[in-house]
Amino acid sequence: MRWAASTVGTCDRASTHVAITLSILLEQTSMTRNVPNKPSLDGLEAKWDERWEEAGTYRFDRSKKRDEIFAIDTPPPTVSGSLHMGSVFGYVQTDTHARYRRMAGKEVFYPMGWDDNGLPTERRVQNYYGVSCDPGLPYDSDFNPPEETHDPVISISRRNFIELCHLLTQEDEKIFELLWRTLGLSVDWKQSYATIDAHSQRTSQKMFLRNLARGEAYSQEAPVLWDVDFQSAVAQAELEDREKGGAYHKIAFHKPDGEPIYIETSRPELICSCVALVAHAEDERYQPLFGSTVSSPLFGVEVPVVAHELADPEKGTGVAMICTFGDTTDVTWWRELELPTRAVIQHNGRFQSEPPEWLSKDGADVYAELAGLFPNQARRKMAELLAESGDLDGEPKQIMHQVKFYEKGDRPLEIVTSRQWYIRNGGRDDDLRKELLIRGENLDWIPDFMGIRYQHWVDGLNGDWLISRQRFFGVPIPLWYRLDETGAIEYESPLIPNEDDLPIDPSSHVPIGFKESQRGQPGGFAGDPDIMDTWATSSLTPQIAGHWDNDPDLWERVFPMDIRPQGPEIIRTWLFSSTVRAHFEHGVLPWQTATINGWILDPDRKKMSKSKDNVVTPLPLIEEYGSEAVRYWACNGRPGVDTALDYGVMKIGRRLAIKLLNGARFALGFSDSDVDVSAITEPLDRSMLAGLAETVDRATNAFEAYDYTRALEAAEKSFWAWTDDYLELVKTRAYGEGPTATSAHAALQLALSVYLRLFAPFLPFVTEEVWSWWRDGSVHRAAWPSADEFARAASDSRVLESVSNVLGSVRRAKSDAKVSMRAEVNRLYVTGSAEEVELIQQGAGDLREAARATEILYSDGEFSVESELADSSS
RNA sequence: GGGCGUUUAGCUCAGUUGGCUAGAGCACUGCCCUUACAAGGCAGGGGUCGGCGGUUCGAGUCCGUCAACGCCCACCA
Repeated sequence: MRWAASTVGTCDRASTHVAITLSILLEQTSMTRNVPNKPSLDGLEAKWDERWEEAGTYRFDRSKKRDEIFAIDTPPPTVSGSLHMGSVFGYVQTDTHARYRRMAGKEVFYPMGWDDNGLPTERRVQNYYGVSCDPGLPYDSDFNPPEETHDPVISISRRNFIELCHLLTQEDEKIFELLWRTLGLSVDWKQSYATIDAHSQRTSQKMFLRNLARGEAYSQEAPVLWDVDFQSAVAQAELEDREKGGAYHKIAFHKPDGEPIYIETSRPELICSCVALVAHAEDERYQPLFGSTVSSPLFGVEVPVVAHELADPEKGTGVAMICTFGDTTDVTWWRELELPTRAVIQHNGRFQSEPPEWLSKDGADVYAELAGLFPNQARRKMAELLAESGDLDGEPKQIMHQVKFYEKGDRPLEIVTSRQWYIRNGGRDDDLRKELLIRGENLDWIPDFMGIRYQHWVDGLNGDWLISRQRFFGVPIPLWYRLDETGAIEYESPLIPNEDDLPIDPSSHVPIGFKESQRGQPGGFAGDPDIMDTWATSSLTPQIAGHWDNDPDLWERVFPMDIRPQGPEIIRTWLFSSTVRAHFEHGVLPWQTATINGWILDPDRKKMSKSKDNVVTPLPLIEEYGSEAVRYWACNGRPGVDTALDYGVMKIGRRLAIKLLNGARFALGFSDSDVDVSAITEPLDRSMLAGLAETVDRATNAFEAYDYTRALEAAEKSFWAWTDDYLELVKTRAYGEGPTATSAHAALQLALSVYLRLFAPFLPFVTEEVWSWWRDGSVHRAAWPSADEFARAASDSRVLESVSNVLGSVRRAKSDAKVSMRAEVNRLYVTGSAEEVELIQQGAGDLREAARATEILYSDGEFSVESELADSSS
């Protein structure tokens, strides 16, 4: 930045005063100052949010080229989720990067999306209105949502249900947008999207079809983890282990000679699904039994005893029951040992009502006791029956064990067999797994240890990505299937829509070459009833926001993006799935850098979660402390570090913002016009600027390394020293006249301009407010300060440091003597090396005034300061 | 069972290649209504840097080990 003086006349009609102003920055003209007497933070959020929107301050200029653009792949918040401080934390941190890059000369592409499709919305709609979706019902065009939560629940059609989902998410989006605006996120609101909108659906379906065409997507009938409440398959990435009470039941199977062989199981209700017993091949206890059969208790089904390395001789009795399916190990055994399938649990989680065909007449009678029950009910029933028959050895042993849950579910997952769509992710393909691991290595992780989580996740994948969900509110799988002459679905060659026709809903659109009347008819077609998992769409946020499918010009300017900011818990889902999609379609990483924020902990350092009832909602906090304070707190959480909610930190942020107002009022209070930098001649002033230049370098380097906290720290530390020491030292001189006063005025103004810009990424409202007192345009479009800007006005930062040091000693002496800081000092004795004395003497005039010392006497020696107070006898 | 992170003052946290008597803010105590700021200023007290062991002239910092807390993962019979 070059220094230049320009002369601009502005006419103030009231006073006919013509101010000749000199601008510090070439691009920014100055105007008559409008410094309020009692500056306040109140109302700044609403005031500036409105003006920024009017002025288009954060509007993205798409005429810029890729290397002039900084593109952010903003996380679309789940609008149906609750608002909590975690929502604030990461977004504010990202906003500091956006604001820094914008000031540093980049055009920032900072869109906002809303993640509204999927289960969270459905569940919220069900609870909010008291409705449930029954796809069998016809659409009711006159249906109006109940005013209050309806009890009992009303069943409504799928289309009515989806309409309610749209209605409620739009309301939720407004609440989120209000929060983001109040917090001062510098997003371009013209670049927003929702994951359920037509554009997102088109992008999602188009990418799916591309994956299908290349063989990266496929469907398969297989056992899947199943949530019985939502009645949908769930993916590996959505699992959560929860500690749950259970009981080991020691149960006798019977060898051909009638002798018992004991197994231990926590799921005795699945004995009717047993297909084999399994033990380790080297377990001598069971070796004689391999190849023979044993019969199950109560049901008398003959099952083979087989060997497999996963059977652990140390666990239970060393021999386990294999059922189809009790857990994921059963699935492994079933697949690898090619065992039959004997499933009894239905998609609704209940035992099927008809006795299964592999049971004898007697077995069917036993089964009748279980028919229609849920597993936990059947478990108790089986325990009773086994106890009666004498096949239960002793009392069940109560245990706590980890059970797999859907992360949003309430009951343990079951395993059912069904046809689902998958996208390859390396879980069954080592070459692809390696390629994706390399993508992860090539991504810049902030902080870098987060990359290990990605690596572990990819290493631990045990299957492809299950993307189909048996739900309603989401992006439909864009396929139909032919029906053969008997009406059976031919899954192998789906009917595919044209890309140009997307988005489509196969339940209402008709495949090419068919008529609606052929729907569901033999020889006709059937639409795929499923929707895609929400991640299958949100894995495409770069493509959606960058308009990959319909705006190649924009796409070229923003992709691959610069940063993906997100939380650590969705590395396995959002980050990984985005990497997979970009890898397949574009052959690149979707972004250069991933910035991972930490967790929010409540003040007791417990993770905040809805179930713990310790969620703090942001808006009341913003009302109490102000946006700047809440932002300041968020910016004090270092990258990737778990951070406790701390109201003390917020108060400090608020104090900093108020200090900026007051410091600015002082700095701008001496003249109505800007003073040229060449007027800065006094050593103390030049020294202050030298120190400020160092601060600018520190903050800039920190931001370049994505360390907003360090940038804030540097600015803050420097600013408090500026107000506490420099302002006190320069005060008397600044109130005077002549060149030494003018030097102070110019230095104060320049420093203020720099501080406002250093703080702008963190405290956008108050910095903009102060900027508006004396500058045109927005501070958020002003140039990030560079030390070059004032290099010629700066000298040796040690002058101010040394003088401040002496002033500190004088203050200590006055404090010890319990006198006012304004108390006179007759003589101030400063001892120091020749060099120290020389530095102090450069600021001696200001020091004498600030210390109220009549004279300062210097001597050579170890540094010390003695103050001879005027009124003090001691 | 495996991995990652954290552990420094009563609280929240700095302490970047090992280097002067370990820092900040809050809280606490004392003083000061000083013409930017009393929703303020100035000053002060306060720490065996989680434990143990090691490397080194020197360790909050490096190595080993243990512990607590948080998170992630694991085939949970």
